[in-house]
Amino acid sequence: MKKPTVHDIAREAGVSLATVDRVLNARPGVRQITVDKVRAAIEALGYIRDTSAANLARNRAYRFCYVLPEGPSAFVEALRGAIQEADASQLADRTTVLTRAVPTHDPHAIVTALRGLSGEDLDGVALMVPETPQVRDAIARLKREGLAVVALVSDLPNTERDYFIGIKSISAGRTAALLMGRFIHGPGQVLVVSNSMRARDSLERRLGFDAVLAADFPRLEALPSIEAFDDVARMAAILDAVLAERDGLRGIYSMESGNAVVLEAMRRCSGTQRLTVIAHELTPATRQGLVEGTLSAVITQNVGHLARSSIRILRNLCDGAPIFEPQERIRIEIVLRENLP
Amino acid sequence: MKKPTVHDIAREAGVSLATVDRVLNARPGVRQITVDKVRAAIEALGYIRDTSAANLARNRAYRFCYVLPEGPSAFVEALRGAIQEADASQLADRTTVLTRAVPTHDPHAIVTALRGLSGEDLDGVALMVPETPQVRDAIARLKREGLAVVALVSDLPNTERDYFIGIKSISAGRTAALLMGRFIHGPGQVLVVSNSMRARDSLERRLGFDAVLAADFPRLEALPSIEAFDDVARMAAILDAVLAERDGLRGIYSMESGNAVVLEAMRRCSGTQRLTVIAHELTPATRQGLVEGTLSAVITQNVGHLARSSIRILRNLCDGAPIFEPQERIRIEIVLRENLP
DNA sequence: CTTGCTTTGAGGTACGCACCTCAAGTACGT
DNA sequence: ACGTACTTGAGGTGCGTACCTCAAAGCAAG
Repeated sequence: MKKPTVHDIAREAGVSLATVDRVLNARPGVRQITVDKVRAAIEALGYIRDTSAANLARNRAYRFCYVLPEGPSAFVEALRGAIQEADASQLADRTTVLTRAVPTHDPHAIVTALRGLSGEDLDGVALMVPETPQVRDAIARLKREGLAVVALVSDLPNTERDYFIGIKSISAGRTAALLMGRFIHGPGQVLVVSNSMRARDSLERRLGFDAVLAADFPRLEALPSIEAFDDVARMAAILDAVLAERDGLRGIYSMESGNAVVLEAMRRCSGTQRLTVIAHELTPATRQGLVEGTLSAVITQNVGHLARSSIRILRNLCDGAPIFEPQERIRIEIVLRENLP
Repeated sequence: MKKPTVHDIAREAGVSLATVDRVLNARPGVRQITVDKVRAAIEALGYIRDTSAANLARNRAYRFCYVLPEGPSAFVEALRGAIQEADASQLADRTTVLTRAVPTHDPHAIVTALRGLSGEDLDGVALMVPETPQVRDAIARLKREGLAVVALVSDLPNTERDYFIGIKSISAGRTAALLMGRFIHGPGQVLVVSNSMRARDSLERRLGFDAVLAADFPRLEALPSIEAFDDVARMAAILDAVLAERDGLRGIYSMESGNAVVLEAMRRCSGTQRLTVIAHELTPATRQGLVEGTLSAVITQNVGHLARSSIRILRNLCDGAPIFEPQERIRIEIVLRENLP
């Protein structure tokens, strides 16, 4: 009734422990007939490899590197904190993670950073970087060196990455539009504040947002994006102007990096309390916005979940173990004042 | 630079391995001075016990029992499935879980079931049962026998349970009201469909719902609860009547067990598409409701998270290990058509 | 038959820890 | 100072697996 061990397999298959071991770890020097015998015994007994014992024996240590955007972003900072927290928790037994910060706007610097990673001293890499041809090549090289590579937050669909951990940007945008449409009563315009930091994600969100708004809420008109390009002062000026001359403005959809600026502009300008504002990513700023009522809703993904998921997935990829999907699916969370975590 | 082991502690403290072991496992027969020396060494070296190796050596097997309500409930069924799924995953190494179904309406039967659990063949228990004096006593006995006891989904605040895994019902109700108020344009009435299955939870949700509706949306009036008492036919009849003579009815707040009945009644009755309906718990029925537009939103908790969290927490409680809170906090999820998982 | 190759067995050590025994040590009260 | 506790050390075994060595066996071709 108890769990079968390698010894049981050996006995059942009529071979020695060494042979079972060779089969289990795909080492050479075993005839196909013998391999099949062992496989059959494993099947028959329902043997499951004891991962913790295996890791103990192997004195395995997973070494992962996270490549994250540098510069001031509340979201990235929260993510970095979550990764460190997960690293410190028991979840990350036999695991060491280091993080590298790269300037997102500088493809050359990113590639230089990726070049610094090697299979020599790493088992896996998690990347939150924009996709460029150079990044594609760098990932191909990492894969050739046998590293596990996952895309984090922002997908790298045309690369050899093993996995993507994050939410679908289009769905996030669609969700925002649905909320916006249902929150706003009557016709009017919606301002979309974008950011250039993760261009493809912004684009996809906008796509999803526009699609739902057009299909389900034709009474609302989505205005052209205000692009921040991380220039805070310029963005504040534009926002002030738009808010001041607002006639039919009813809502603002703020995509991440401009959140704080939007909130400040609203506090500066009177009569904005009737605006429906939806922002991305739960940070101290957006949290406060929800509490004080400036923000109607926040669409977010759980950074803790991202961090833990990525560690588990990287580990399983290294072991060639299957990934337990339902646990790893990152959800598009809607946060209102009343369900703030 | 590598992780310190018991040997390092022994050397650092100037004692033998046996003594370190005695201290680590709180075995008797060590002078306080020596205990302090060992503790200091542990502190100094930053020793962290290798849980998997410890469990391996101890040949530890956790045996947990889940006590869940019997009878047809899509939510409970999903939860039971999630528990079995979690049990089968690698997450539940060295863990066996069994589930018991008890009739929720029969306190006597519940207590009989609880009496059948003993520290002899179990290490922990997860309970999703209503709180009664008899249940309190039964939990006290389980605690005396050294079992870990957690409340699942529905809290047992006045008992000796070690932990509660679930969401705050009041906040869930408040969230529902906030959504309802923002979704409905103009004045009107909101119907609340309750269920008697988990009385305290229903009450608390209602409390939260009414509080937010009164404070933030005085234009909306919450009608007295329709109580189902699990009598489907009777409930359908009442609903049909209310929907037919609706004058100012603008929304329905459905608390779980009546979800399917509410959805069917709406399909029967024409002109209900303008109603804002918010339900609890994501099930096949509510999922379909969202897709087809009958439902505006679903407030739910992730059953997979509940299942995995409870296993981790029970395990840590058995080991006396700290619980990694951010991972275990169950979130109040808002699900719309566009962010269906 | 020999030679050279591949396949298999037997056995050991190690990983980090739990838990046991036995002997020797120390502290305490009388 | 003595007996009677209580403390401590040394060492062993086992958990389930990885990985290594060495020898033996099997096999095929020459």
